[in-house]
Amino acid sequence: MDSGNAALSNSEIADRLMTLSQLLPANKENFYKRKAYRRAAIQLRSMSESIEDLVRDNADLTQFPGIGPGIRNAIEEIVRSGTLRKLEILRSQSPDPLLDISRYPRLDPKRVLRIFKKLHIASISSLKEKLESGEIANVLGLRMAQHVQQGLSETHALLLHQADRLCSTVQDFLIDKCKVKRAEPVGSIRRRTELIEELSFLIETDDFPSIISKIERFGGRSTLLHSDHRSARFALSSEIFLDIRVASEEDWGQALIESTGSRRHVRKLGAATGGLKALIQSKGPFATEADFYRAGGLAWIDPELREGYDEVQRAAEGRLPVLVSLTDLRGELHAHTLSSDGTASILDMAEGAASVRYEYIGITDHSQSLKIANGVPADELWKQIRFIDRLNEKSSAVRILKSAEVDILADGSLDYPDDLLKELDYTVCSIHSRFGQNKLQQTERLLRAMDNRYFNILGHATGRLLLKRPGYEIDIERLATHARQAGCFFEINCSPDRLDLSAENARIVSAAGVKVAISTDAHAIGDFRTARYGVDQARRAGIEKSSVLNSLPWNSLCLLFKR
DNA sequence: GCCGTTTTCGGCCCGACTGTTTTCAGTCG
Repeated sequence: MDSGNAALSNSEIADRLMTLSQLLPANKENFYKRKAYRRAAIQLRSMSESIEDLVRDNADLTQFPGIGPGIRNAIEEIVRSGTLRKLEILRSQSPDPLLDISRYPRLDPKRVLRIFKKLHIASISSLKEKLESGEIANVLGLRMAQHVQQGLSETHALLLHQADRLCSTVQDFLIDKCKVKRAEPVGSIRRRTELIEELSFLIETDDFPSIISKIERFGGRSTLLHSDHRSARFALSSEIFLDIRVASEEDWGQALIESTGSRRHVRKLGAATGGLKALIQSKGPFATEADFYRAGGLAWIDPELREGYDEVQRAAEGRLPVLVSLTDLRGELHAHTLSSDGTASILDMAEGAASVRYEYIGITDHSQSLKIANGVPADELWKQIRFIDRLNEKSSAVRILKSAEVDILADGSLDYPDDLLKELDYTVCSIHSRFGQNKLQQTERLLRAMDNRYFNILGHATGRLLLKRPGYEIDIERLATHARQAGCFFEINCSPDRLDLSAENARIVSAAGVKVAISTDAHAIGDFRTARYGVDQARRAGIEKSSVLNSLPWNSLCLLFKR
């Protein structure tokens, strides 16, 4: 244990690497160098071990991904001297505006400098003013304004799949290093929300003060923000919060209930049971959640539903949905191959699907207009159709479905002629261009597309990329109604940075009586793993197996695709 | 600067389209 000087947290070391990456000249040969520093910084933030301790113990830092000899030396220099000569030199050479920008690692210096020039400003504080006044959006466009907004935002949310990784790291730390008897994730990560701003754990321990001091060493140093005898809140190097709450074996169940649901949910639970405290006093304590629900006269509520909509009332009336689960999926309806921008052949993808016990896989390579993704020209798709027919004749373990991810063009027409679309088993139709159209334009574009009788599933309906880019606006109610009438379906795209439909939109679509496909949009065999994230969102939307297209065997599913 | 079941050097998408343009940088998967 170090004494005297405060230890450098992983976060502080990562900050220096990140700043270095921001200040490196933006020419082409340095592009990958900048990326390397950035990647290494992200790696450091995700670690539970103290980098400083590792350096002092002469551990080999190059064992960690993204850290090679160059960055190892830089880290060692930072730990030993508290600074980095290379960084100091860059700092002394950089103009003030760039130094100012480099405090915000999410901002792209090049773009921000352009804004500075254009609006005749030279500091982040002016940038904030111009953002709030709407001037950036007006003069440089919405996209640029969005970039600045994201870059300046103080929230440091993680995507659910990143949070999952951090969550297991923390859980291992609590169990292996802190020796707690039990540690269970609660809060938003247990509800499977798409973005996570704080990790919450319920733990069982006899010595909470010593656990707190151990967690303060997590990731080099974690700042204790608050604590009392039963709970504590930390700021982690990963830039999100960690909430810890202590419970005992006897009251574990009620503590799970109280710390898993959203505030609104817990309030509604109280109202439905005549007050949580009163219920606990009269019939508690509750060691399991099941005990609690039984005593409260409620059916078990799945964590994904504990948001405070109508789930408590439905639990009281015994009308909760039986949510779809990962094992209900019988096939994949959205997968790319080497024919467009995937990384595996059709056959490899089919084998991958077989290895996760799928009955079918739809091959949905990009259509001809999407040049960047190597979209398949019409004549090539004709060949691919015949090729897949021959593969299926050889009776593989998995039925390969002939399909395409067909671009919805600016005017709502589809990117292949009808005589070709007709030959496909079904289509996934998506927007990949002209994101700038307004809500009415996008909605009518999609409505027109749905009017094509070969339109089956709307892929990633809003085009959002979480933490990167908001989707274009659509009138989801109108589209859901139209889909219902026209016999079209929606996709829940499982890609962890899309999760599009959102749970909110999936709820609306489902309420309109429209089925959804839970699709991974796989570009590699390993991507089938992400199916769980789509299932999570479907469950948050209250979707049952019967509303999921790919829970059906192909001989039933194919009937739904005939219009 | 990192990385390797084609590589210890030469890669790390790419390329047509759009508009934040007024001639080049950002964007889409």
